[in-house]
Amino acid sequence: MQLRMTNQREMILRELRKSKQHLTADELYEKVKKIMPRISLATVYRNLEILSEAGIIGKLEVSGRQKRFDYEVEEHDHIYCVVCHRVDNLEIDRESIREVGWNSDKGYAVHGYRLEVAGICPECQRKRSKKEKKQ
Amino acid sequence: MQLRMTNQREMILRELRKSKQHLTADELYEKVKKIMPRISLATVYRNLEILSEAGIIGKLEVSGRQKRFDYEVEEHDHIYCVVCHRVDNLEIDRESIREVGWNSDKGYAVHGYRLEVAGICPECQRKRSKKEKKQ
DNA sequence: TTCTCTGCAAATAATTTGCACCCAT
DNA sequence: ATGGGTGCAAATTATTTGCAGAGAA
Repeated sequence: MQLRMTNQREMILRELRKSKQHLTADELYEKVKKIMPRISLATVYRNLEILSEAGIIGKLEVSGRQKRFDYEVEEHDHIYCVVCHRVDNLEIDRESIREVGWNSDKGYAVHGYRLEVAGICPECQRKRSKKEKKQ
Repeated sequence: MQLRMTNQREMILRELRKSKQHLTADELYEKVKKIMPRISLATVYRNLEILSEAGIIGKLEVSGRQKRFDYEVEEHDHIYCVVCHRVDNLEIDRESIREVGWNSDKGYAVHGYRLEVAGICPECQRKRSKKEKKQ
């Protein structure tokens, strides 16, 4: 099965890269729809799946929430906001994490690992302190 | 709002603890249904949510998949099987991970972090090599 | 008695799939 | 022309919610 570069696929890829963010399928759908109004959400889902399968984009499955897709393919870790669910990249030395290591891998054949940091993003902190003043 | 210990709640808690596994709501539903055939799945969901809210059990949101609930409350990390989605505990020194640290937290107020290791569990490795022999 | 909890069914949210037509190669 | 891709609607999966009656405290 070889990939074809359709207009839809090209546009989805372009918008994701242009955004430099970690977008969900429907966020991306809203963006692309402005340019191709007749595109369907299913097409966005299908393409994101195919593109990440092909290693052209990354797929993020953070904290049991909606999937997000990543313009950046290289393996890296993330920090996310528990309030607004925004996701940012984490610059962390993955090597040193591996060195710290885990012993009891329970006989698993380890494929990879990832560190996920949770917190409140600057914007939500600001909103929150504003609300507290009001009280 | 104070909690009441109903039969349903007690049974859900007992079965989760008895299993010593990381079960999903419907896995637990199947177990409890054998004892209380009229229990509803919604009750299981509601109770798992309430119990984890109360800190009596743990909630796991691993890799964008179905939520799993944890008999063990203390904070710890997990390893999961990419084939069968089974989850096991990881004995790892969380302190040393934190020490390795991350620099660029992008202004987030950090709440916590977790390490998630992916791999293939012993059982699925066995099944897989059996399949390969057949070919 | 009071107020939380339950069962049931319906609603929601995110994602996937079947199908007939379309279009990139 | 061929087989992957698209739009649309319907199906699925996981989870949540409204409501009237049940049962812990």
